[in-house]
Amino acid sequence: MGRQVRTRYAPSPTGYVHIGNLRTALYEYLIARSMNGKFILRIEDTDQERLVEGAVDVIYNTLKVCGLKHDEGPDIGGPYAPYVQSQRKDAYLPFAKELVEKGHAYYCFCSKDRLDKMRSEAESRGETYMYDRHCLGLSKEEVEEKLAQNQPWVIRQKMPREGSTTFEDMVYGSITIENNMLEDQILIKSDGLPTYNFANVIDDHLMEITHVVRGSEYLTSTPKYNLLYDAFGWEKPVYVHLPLIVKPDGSKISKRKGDASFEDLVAMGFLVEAIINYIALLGWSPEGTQEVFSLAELEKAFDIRRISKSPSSFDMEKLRWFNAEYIRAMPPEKFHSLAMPYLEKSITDKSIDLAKVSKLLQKRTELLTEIPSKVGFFNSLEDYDLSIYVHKKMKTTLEISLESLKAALPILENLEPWNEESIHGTLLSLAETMGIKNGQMLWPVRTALSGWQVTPGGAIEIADILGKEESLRRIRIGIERLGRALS
RNA sequence: GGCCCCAUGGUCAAGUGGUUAAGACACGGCCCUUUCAAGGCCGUAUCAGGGGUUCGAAUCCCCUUGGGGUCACCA
Repeated sequence: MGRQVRTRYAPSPTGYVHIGNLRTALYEYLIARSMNGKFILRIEDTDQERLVEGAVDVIYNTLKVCGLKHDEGPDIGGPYAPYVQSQRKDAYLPFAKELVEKGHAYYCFCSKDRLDKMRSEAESRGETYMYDRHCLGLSKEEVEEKLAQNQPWVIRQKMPREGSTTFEDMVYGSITIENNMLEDQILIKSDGLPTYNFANVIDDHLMEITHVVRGSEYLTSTPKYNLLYDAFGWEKPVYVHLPLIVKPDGSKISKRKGDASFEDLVAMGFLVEAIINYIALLGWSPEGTQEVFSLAELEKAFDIRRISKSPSSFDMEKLRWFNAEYIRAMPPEKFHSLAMPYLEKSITDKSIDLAKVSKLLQKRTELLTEIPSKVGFFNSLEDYDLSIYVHKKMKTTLEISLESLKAALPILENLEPWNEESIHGTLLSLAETMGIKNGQMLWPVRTALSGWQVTPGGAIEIADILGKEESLRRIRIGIERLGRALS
């Protein structure tokens, strides 16, 4: 020990950030920060067939908006540059050759056709396919000859046939795998680039990564990597395998099945802070009962020992709650600026004071994207069913509603100035002098003003925002319609 | 199928041999109240099953069941 902690986030550029990958990045960041270490970004793009244009920018942007600042990476450089595997491609082959020299790896000239055929044959017999080591027995001369003939080749790792390999994982404990389960995996592909299985070991060593943090799907292949470390005589990193995040039905989250990626969630109206907070708690729990954490607080509280082993399911409802928590907790001005784009689009009437609408909305908004559906009545009064004037708990009927509106109209016509306070005062004292409950006055007024059964804000706030003229107009419409219905 | 891992309410989960088995989301009720929210209070609901070990198991061991992962010139 004593080495400075170094973690790395090593995504392959696919064009979007999977929610599980983001959590891995978050934990890597938190482990580094909580242990006073460095957080490194490395791009794993050794699969040339899966390259996606602009995908690296998506990764930079995600880390940036999430506040997961890396200490070293392709964009900012660092002492172990370059940080893109395709730019390090020449570094891997010498290591593979070293392994061949030492007898831990060998050249293989088997064609893809041969391999595919053997695989499908094995499958048809219901057996698990494993490379048959056809090329293991090649003599040095034979290898030289084939190489000289420019025959396509790969380099495979030679696995021990007997015994077992055990390693310690910080979250899963001791894991043992029988060596005869390990295939002679390919280290260098025929295009000359390393596979992930090889590159991650070389790079993690070269970059002095101390803690390898990744999803639990790598658990069973970790012994292969340790065998590589041993073959080189290198110090092995600490392993931290993370439980999977699954869907409510228990299946794996996948972009191909239309499951939300990080950017999808943002587009749905979720705040980055809420997403981070929520996924931090999927698979990790703090010591106390605190649930709302800023990134800075997570950096202090995070502890590898409190990562859980069992997979957890992604619960959109809980995420919504976190989102609402963050919305409610923010300063009104901040909420207003976030709500503005949605308000401007949905409220076309320029005389409406959008700041006042925001004030009404803040405690009632879980997702920014649901704002438009809540404010349409401000634009114009649509036709509404008169039955909404009748409310059992408010003790209103069509008759009472008509009476209340008729009584309120002249008083409001003469009201100066027109603001929340003055409207509040007159309407409530009117209810009192009429000997009716507040609700019997306010429910009909709110109904007439909005034409909606449910609105953000009550009669007083809505009247204030609509303004005197429009409010009176809507009340007159209510009186007219109720009057006709009752005659 | 072989191998590996996992298993506390519907969900996230605390718990590490002795607890009335926390807390949160969701759900239900009540209060507050000008609708709806927000807020406050209360409530329903969990140790997968079976064997052991022990004076005593959610906690330790074994088996069963269930779920997941992995078996590529993907990462």
